[in-house]
Amino acid sequence: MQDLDKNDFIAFPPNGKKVLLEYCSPNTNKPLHIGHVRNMLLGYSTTEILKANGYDVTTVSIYNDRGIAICKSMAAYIERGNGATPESTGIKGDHLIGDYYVLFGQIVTEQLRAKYNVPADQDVYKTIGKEKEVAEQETEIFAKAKDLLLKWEAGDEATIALWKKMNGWVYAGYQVTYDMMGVSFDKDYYESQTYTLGKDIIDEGLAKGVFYKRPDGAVAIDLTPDGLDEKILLRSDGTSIYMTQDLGTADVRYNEYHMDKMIYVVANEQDYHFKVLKLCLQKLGKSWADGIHHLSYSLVESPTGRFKSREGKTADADDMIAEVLQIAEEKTKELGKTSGFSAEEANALYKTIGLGALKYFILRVNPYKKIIFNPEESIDFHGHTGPFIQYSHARIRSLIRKYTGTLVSIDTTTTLHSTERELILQLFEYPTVLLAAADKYDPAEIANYVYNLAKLYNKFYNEVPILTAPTQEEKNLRILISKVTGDTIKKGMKLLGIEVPEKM
RNA sequence: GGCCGCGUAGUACAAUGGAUAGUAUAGAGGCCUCCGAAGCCUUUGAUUCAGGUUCGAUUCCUGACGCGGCUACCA
Repeated sequence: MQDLDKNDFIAFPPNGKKVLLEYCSPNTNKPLHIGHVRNMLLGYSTTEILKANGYDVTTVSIYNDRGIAICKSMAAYIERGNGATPESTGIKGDHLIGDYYVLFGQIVTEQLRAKYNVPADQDVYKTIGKEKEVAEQETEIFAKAKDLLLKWEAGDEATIALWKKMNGWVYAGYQVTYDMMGVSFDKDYYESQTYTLGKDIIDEGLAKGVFYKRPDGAVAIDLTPDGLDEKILLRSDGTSIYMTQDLGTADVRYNEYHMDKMIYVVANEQDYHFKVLKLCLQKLGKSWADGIHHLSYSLVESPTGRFKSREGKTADADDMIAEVLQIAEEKTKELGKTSGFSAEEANALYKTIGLGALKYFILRVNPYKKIIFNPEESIDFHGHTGPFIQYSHARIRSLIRKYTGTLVSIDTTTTLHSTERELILQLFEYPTVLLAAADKYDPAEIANYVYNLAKLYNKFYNEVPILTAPTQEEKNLRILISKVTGDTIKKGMKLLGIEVPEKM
């Protein structure tokens, strides 16, 4: 009991181990969507959890800023953009570029309709009997995109300038979303700078006999002994593919950071890719490859299945955030909770509560489980939610503000109320949970612990008088328990990237 | 076809080789002239199916079914 006020445990001491953690890593031809939200939350929270466990964590993101996708947006922009900018249109940069990516698809359809004389009420691809990916290559607009790609690769000045300008808009747009989500990266990588990496690794693999050159000239590795297939690592024309880049980038990062662990937060669609990546590096004799961990997570789906980008609104990160903030504002006003708040304070509170609801909703689920997100029903403020925990914290703070005595630990022999005892035991579990969360790379461990703690405290609060406790000793002890509970909720939620208000 | 993941109340999430499988929400009922009712209390309701291992399986194994993903010289 005397140890309770010494329970100021926040984190384990530094363990001298370095971690490189990559997350988010969007393609710059469209805005962030709900999948990036889960990615960012997992990446951010895992980082905080590892830091609290004593790791030295460096976060990185890699932007897939080149290739045919961005060239499609550029082609559509040249065709129909009329010099539009985020400033002239009032559209957030990443959305603007995304709009042109969508427009590209529309132009493809238009051109195919014209070419094959397909009436507007018929599905073009069905009518002509070709897959979209195949048919689009017949169009003029696609030829223009392809031409842009070649010009970009040749270093054509005008093309590079446009590419830089458009990507710049995208980054500015992303930054707004990052700030809202509270994430940042220690270092940014760009595919345009790393896509030629990996050739050295290929040579090394060939020299060591781990990789082999096929008759057609492509370099491959045979992973059938490991239960996988033959995997191409370099194209027959000698250019690199995704895997080549990732091998090269991993090697470069190791030489730069000498990290003990390299964590990739990437959706489970790429389980196979990362299995191959790790195996290749291990077979090359890179001992550090053992430290590679793919933090795989399942997709977020709508009630009717996978969110498709063309379904639009519901899958967009910015729209989703705006929506929860809106709901938080309505709900808070409805409850009349903001009397005495300035406009800024009230807005800050809506943001805290709205984001708390959204972040908690996603982080409370194990990463490997898919999440069904129903925009209409999923964001709740009662029960097993972020706002419930935030409310519990605010009520504790309110209680403590009312207490005028000093907080001293008492060598008490008072018999404890059963819930009181249970609560104290829960509080001492925090380090164990923190350890487990890092061990499993699972923020849900923290999320569920904090919820259970808040729930238990609320039970205690209802069952046991605190400020009105019969004796000074009991009052003192219960305030102390309340304070430690509030602090533990606060630090736990901080690991999830969720703020807890003093009042709400 | 092959491989990987998942399958727990109407819905959304927990948990465990063991004893009454927890919680939320939705439904029913109760608690503000005592510390904040975004709260608390009571109550209804679930381990996809079939085998196997085991004294004991919701958990481990095999198969079926369902959902999702991967199976590119795309990223």
